[in-house]
Amino acid sequence: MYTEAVPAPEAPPGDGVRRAGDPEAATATSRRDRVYALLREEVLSGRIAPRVRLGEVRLAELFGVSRTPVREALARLHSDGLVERRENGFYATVPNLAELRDLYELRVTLELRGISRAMEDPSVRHDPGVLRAELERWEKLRADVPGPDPSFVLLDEEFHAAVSRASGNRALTDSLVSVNRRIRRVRMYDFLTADRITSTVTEHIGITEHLLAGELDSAYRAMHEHVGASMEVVLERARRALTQMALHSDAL
Amino acid sequence: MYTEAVPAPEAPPGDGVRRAGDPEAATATSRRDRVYALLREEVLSGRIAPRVRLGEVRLAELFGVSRTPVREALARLHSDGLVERRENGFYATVPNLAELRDLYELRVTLELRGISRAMEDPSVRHDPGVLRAELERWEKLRADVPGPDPSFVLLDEEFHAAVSRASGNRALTDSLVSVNRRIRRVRMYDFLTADRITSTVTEHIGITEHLLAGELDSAYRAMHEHVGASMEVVLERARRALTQMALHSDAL
DNA sequence: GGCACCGCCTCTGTATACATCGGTGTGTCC
DNA sequence: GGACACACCGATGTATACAGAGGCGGTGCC
Repeated sequence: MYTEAVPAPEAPPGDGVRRAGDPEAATATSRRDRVYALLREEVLSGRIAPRVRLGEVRLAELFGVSRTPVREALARLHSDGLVERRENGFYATVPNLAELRDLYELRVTLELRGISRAMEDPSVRHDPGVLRAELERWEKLRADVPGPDPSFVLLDEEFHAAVSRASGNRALTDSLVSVNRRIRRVRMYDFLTADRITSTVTEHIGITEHLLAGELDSAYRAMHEHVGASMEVVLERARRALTQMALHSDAL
Repeated sequence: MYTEAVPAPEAPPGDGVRRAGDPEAATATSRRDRVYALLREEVLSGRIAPRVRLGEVRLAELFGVSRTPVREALARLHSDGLVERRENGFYATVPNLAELRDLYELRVTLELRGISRAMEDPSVRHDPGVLRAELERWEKLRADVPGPDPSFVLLDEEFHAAVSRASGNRALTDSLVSVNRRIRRVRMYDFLTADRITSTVTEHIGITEHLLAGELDSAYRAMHEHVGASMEVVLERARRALTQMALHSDAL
């Protein structure tokens, strides 16, 4: 599925963008929204290398629409911080190591706040319905642990979004979701090994159980460790990837 | 035409949107960016009531451009969370009381993290240059305290952005700036009284001095109280405003 | 007199035409 | 042989033309 997603420095000779016909391509919505969704997936999944220029005409032909919806999609992605303007056009944004650290720290801040707000304000209660649904999902996964797969990051994002949502602050959750999207590309590397998958599943269950039991302190610590461990792995891999790139970079 | 578009509670009888020719209207950039900036100001300042429909053609005529730049500006504002899609078009987003509380909590979280990150990681040091510049600004203001003025909120936002920036996490700062923008419209009400202006000036100076002195604990507490006090005032005023509106709302 | 249906009119969604700007390549002149 | 200038090409920025949808009002029928 994501076979070439992990870039050698850049994309294969092809057009670098997946054709239409994929799952989320359901044309129920306007072309603007469809192009936005598709293009966002392309960028987030890493299928578009940051050195690939996102030319309007090319994308328009690729998606089979005119430039108008493409332009609006790019404008929105720009506001989302997922593409950036450089010299003459738009390019996929890929955080460097320092930015990655910053984003991860922001992520931790938001994740932990989702728990600590219930510690400070006793009237705040994590939504047990949401939590129980998550618990069920992850216990199923524990019974049948999936193999290493970068797309596991999507399940992971959903878990963290759900926990945040259960805490009841919509703005907090939206912000977290946005941040997690921006680091998805790199966070995918966190799930290339079986043991990382396994510990993720275990830790998710632990956090959820603590929250359901009202053991906020434990939940907080567990979440802290959980995200911290992830950060360690991801940053280390990113560091190595950058080194590799530096070594192999042909002239740039 | 849109005669009844501007609702009773606010805005002068005019068209509801300021004409071009204002400060930031300098046409150095593209029309897309100009329209985006102008429209954003209109929305953030509260000059556009949430019940005013942001029709493309009307805005295009108003700004003297075609619909194309307007559409892109709206798309960006939508991603920024500053306008929202309702029924048939875009409308200015105005947080309700619950959302406001959520946003304020997010703000507090981000503000405090800007300080606590230096407490946890001794290698993090608040940029003294930035802080000293702020200190100077605010000491000048203390020597000559301005009168009550909603636009004081802009100075306030700049201060908090600067403190966050001094802490060195760009993602954190960007997020904070975005959140503060979204609550600007309501936060303006925080600066309608002389004593709120005065205490704001005093507290800003206090926070900055603590940070410069490396008294992170005190700075943290001061910031906590400072933003907490602001929240109290703003939420209370918002509550009253909503009540007023409910009372005066003609049928709706 | 009221309700239902039909048609207009204006809105957004999309495509395309036009303008402008920057880059690149080539040709010529020094 | 090198450097500069001009022209072409393709890109984005902008405007406008066209299509479909939805609301509103008018009119006719019950």
